[in-house]
Amino acid sequence: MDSGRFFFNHPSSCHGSNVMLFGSGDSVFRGPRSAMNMEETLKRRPFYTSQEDLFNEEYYDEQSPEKKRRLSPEQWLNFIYNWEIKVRLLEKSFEEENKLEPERKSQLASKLGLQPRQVAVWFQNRRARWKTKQLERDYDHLKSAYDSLLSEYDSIRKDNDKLKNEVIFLTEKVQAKELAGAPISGQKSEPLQAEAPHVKAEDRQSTGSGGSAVVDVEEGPHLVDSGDSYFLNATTYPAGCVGPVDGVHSEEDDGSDDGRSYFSDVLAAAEGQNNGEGDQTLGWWVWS
DNA sequence: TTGTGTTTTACGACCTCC
DNA sequence: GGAGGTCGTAAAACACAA
Repeated sequence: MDSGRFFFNHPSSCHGSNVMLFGSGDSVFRGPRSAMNMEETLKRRPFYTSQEDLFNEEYYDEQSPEKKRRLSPEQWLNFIYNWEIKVRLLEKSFEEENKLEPERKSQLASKLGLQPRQVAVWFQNRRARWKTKQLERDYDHLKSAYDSLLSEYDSIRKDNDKLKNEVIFLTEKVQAKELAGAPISGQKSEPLQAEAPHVKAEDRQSTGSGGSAVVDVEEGPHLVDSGDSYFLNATTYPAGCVGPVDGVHSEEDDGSDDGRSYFSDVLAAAEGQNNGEGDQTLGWWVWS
């Protein structure tokens, strides 16, 4: 619960405070500490309360606001209980459905002894808080995905460098052979693979990063027939490094008010790109 | 003690939907 | 046009660091 801090702070921290409480039914209001007069405060912040209020020494009773009255420990406990029940009920209701239909609003208001307007405002603010948290979670997810892709990128790059070195080595080998003795026309040369040093067959066939091939098509002989670089191929290149930023949707845009991420469609698309390529880069994503 | 950041309630402006 | 939504912000209070 967001307001949990109100319940567990030590009451001694408010000794000497000039805060006073104004009770109305089971609502307790924080009294004016500033220049704002009592009426204004009561009108403006009728819902507000805190644990410190609960342990404060005095408050004004609804029936006789001019008289101070000391709350017994039992009364305070009752107040804590009632207030906590209210917030818990609102939270529970919010978890079930974060939008508030008129009927539910009226029910909650009468159940909690609040104005329907207060319930509506509470839900509005609660949605705003939820959205802020959701954005933070989305940011964390995206950052994690970015870091993961960056790491994968580095790995693929290293593989690529390794393969390029292999190409250079083999090219030099072939050239040396040709210089040593001109090959008979039509003679089949030895498989290059057999002479490649320090490179295992698995390395050439698979890098463990979804496949890899020599990128550079301009220098040296090609070991791949297609001539296309897998590395630069958009269908294979891990998605999500840049795209999602441009594709961010607001809550209103995608109607993602159902607990899903604001970036869900973008990430789902990115994940779809990876599917079928044996790459589960975005497998971390879970609906929150 | 003071300044700053955070949390919560509340409101007004504006937008969307029926 | 009204109801209800989001967004931005004010106000109050607290926590915490300097």
